[in-house]
Amino acid sequence: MTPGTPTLEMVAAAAGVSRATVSRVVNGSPKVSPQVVDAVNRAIVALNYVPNRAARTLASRQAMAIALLVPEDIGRFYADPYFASVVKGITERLEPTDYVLNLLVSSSDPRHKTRRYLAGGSVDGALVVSHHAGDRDLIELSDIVPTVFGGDPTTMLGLRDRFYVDVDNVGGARAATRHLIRLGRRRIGTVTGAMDMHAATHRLAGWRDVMSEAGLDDTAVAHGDFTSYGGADAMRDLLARRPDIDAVFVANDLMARGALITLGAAGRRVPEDVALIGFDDSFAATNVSPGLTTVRQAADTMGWSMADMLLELLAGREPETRTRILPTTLVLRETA
Amino acid sequence: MTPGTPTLEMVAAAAGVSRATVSRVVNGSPKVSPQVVDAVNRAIVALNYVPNRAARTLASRQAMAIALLVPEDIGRFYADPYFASVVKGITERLEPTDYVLNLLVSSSDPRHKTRRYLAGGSVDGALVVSHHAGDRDLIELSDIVPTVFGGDPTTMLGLRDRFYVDVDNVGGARAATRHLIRLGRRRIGTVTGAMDMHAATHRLAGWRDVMSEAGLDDTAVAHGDFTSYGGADAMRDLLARRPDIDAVFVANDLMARGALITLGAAGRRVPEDVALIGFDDSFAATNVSPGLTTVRQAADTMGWSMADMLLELLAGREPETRTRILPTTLVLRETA
DNA sequence: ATATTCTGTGAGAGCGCTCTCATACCGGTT
DNA sequence: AACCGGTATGAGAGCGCTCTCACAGAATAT
Repeated sequence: MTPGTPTLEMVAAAAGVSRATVSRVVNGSPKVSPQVVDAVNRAIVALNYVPNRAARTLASRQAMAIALLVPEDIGRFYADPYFASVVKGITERLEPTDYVLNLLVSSSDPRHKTRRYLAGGSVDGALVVSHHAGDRDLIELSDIVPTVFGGDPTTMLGLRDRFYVDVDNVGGARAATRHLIRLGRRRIGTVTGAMDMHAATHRLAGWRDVMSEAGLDDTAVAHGDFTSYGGADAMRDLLARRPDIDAVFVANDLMARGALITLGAAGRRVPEDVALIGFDDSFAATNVSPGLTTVRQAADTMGWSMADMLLELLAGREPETRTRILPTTLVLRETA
Repeated sequence: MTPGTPTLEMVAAAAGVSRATVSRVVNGSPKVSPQVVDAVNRAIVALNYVPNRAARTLASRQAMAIALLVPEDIGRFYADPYFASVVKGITERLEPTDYVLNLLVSSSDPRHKTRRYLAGGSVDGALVVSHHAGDRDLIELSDIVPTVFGGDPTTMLGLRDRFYVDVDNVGGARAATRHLIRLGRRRIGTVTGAMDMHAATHRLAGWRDVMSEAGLDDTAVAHGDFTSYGGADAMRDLLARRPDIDAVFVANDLMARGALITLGAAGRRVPEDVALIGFDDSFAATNVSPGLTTVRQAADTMGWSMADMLLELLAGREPETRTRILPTTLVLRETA
């Protein structure tokens, strides 16, 4: 706000009306006579007036802003195309509204900055993506303003009665595993994600379900961390322990890519020797050869839905359900 | 700001001092007696007081926020690991400060929302990444608040005397091309990025420089758009026009990946038949086999420097230079 | 004609903070 | 004892907006 910026007051003077009337026009109140609306709008254009956000927020107690909380190592967050899509969905939902998005990548410190930000009335609500099991302070944070989680917060945070959007991780993992069995594979392993994240545990559970239902050995499990390198390492581990493995369900595409490299280095052909299925259908699944068979989740829809749900809450409407679960589909490419 | 939230006034009452004194303590003014500081801090803790941001902004005319302008198709922006790194660098620089980052992904509409946001005093400064030739309105926007560009805005926008951080695109391209020549290649083509972006033109210029200096044919040029698919298409085009090509400098890693797939499909071995060099050393260069030889630019440093420069401006200090150029290094892997 | 309801507009009191300026009080000079 | 400069504190005027309430004047009902 550089000095000289026009204010409501100045517009009012220019249009020959009161401040209140200009405010009404700016906010689209219906009870202003057409001529006055016209005069005011002319003055607004003439002065190039733009309402001051801080003043508005202060007076109306509405920030018209939403925080995106990323309780995650920032490098990892940005490296994963999945998150990119979620953010994309969020921005797309917010685009036609007056809300703006504030990025809060949480400090490793006890999130003082974040807490101050939320409690300071800078935002009306928050969106949480990528939460982990030790994120106890998220519990506190989610009490400060209306919050929608991306992914089930009950599993890892023990938070009940929260609003969240999730994908059908269990169902997706089941479908992938069933597909591998249908292909005739029997010695099927899995590479999990970071086990402090709900998506990892849910996907593992889906795999395990199907394996035991089919009467197959469900102990060929190696733990990864959702990164490509972690996937490569876990695959190596799995291969060492179960050299006769003939298929692997990997909990995300990034790790599947790492696994692919490990398998190649070990001289295993994919899918002839070992079939591989990833999860996400992110950018990491396409544009790589061989094309990765994977479980598609609509990450941008996830972001979109989260924002949509929060908008409902902020509008004072109670969403129909506190939970939205998005479907997954198996996308067949070359690796399985 | 739910009702019942403690205010400065309430803290003052609790501590038995005036509002002004509490304000001094909160803002770390040195001229408050130690006992009073203590009493006030106790009251702050007792009431769980957090200053209201809007009120602060209104009174001090400082938003303590920075806008990140992304004048780009949002999908493309997020799909490129390069941008992810830039954003990462920005958040890292901002982390220890009191500034927060506001994400403004520009609408396709004439950016009314963005303009209102900047002019509304919501932010103290702006960072622009990924600008294009046609972005005339950025010129206007960058006049509203102090702005630092990521990448030279003179080339595409004709903006002089702006603050910007860029990488040595020309130098990087030259190094890559020289390396190909050193390898004994002579029929060297290039796949450019989107020609409405400065990075694309600069990298092409670097390639062309070296080619003509070496007396080689510099007409094997195909235009891509910085996406993987675009790279694949451009490579196909190049191959059709110049079947005897023995090396390609591709203007970013994403396109190089696409080119790699095209080359594979055409039965060319990399690097035996065709050597390939990308640009960025992003996530798209590693974790793919064969490993991509590429020009490394420190994208996170770029983001960091942009934020750093803006912070200087906001502190009222004139940065030593209006321009910071970051170096590039050639990273040798398998494709060249 | 008078009473009643509407409808558009203005006055003015905040929202929670910052910051200038005035003031009370201190010890030290002369 | 009167004076001074220095320092910690308080009073109070905004910052630019929203929103309630009161109030003219027109429209409607009695």
